Amino acid sequence: MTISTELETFVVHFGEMGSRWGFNRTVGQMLAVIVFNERPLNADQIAEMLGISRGNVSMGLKELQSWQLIRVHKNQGDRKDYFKPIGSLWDLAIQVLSERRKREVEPTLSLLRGQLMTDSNDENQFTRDKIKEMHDLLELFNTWFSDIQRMSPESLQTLLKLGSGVGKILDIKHRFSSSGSTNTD
Amino acid sequence: MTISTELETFVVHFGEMGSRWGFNRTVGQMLAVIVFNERPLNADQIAEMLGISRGNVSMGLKELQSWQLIRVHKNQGDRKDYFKPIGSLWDLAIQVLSERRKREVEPTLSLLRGQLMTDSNDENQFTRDKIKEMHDLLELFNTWFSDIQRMSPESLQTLLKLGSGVGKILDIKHRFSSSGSTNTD
DNA sequence: TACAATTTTCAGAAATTTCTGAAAATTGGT
DNA sequence: ACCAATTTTCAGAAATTTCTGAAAATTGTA
Repeated sequence: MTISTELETFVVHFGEMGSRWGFNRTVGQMLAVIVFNERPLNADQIAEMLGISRGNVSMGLKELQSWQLIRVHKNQGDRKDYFKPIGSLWDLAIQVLSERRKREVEPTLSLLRGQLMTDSNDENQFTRDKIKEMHDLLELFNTWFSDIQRMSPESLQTLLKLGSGVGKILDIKHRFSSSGSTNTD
Repeated sequence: MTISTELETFVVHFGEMGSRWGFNRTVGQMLAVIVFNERPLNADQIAEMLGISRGNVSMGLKELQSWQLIRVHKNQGDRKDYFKPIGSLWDLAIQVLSERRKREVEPTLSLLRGQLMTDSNDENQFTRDKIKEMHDLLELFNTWFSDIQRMSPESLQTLLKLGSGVGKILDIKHRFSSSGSTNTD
């Protein structure tokens, strides 16, 4: 099992990207070979394709599974585990975003909440205000995302294509219902 | 110039966050102290507050400036450079996203474009299709973001608060103009 | 131009992250 | 229960990233 030369450049690049998304280079490359191969791959194949140790592959697969990006696929009469993506590229993208929200935004939010709870006068008003501002911003993003995530891929895609066009639509909406059907706190 | 104990936990945490956004722990902490201080800070103050070397601060400030997150502020009769955020937390958030798009999404897109240009038969159809799919997905996100970025903070905030509510609005809109103003390829 | 204040640079040191590979654990079949 | 196939673990090694601090460069003033 070898990688085509052209795919190789891409896999390497994908690895760099992966490191921006919260996992390391090699794990990113592992995800790439799994996604860009029609058939599920086993650990030995991945190790060979990327030229890395078996142990490293095992750890990487664990990580990708904890991110819920890949799943095991069993082949009849073969004890080996084969791995394939949990879904389409779209599904994977949503999954990465969602997992990052859980792992990064949530902890920050709880910290900020805690910070705001203490009524100490240790820090000055400016800092407290900023912390509140930061909290509100993250909270806004957070609920927006978990909200948006529940939409069907089709609606979401329409929305993306519309871009800033939604602005105009919102105007139309205003003309019809100025009663607060959407909570503007 | 010292950090209040409560702020300290937060600055440390902010540092961790920073490392997820594309710069390292220390640079993240530097951004935090600059943002959460009412008055602009100079390099020595930052070095002292975070207990790091002067050289390190100099490099970090350079990086934050290259991200366009902070700017120099000159005090009358003082040769030192003081630093302050370019704008509100909202501005900073947009700026980080925008910079990451430029630094990460753009290069990936050009790579994918190049990949699709070559009409070699080196790789199989499945892989080519996936590359196309990935390209389209990134392109969609890319244009959406640069589009959305041009909206006023107020409209954007309204949009975020609306969440998946836009879905309903889109339905209303459909009832009025079913002519294809949004290309659904 | 000369000088002191300030900032930047960068080679080597330190810290952190990632990887290997052999041993241990697990799994499925008989 | 036993065995062979397969996967996981993890201590130490290797690779990478970050940091220091002293020297070099730059800047503003007189």
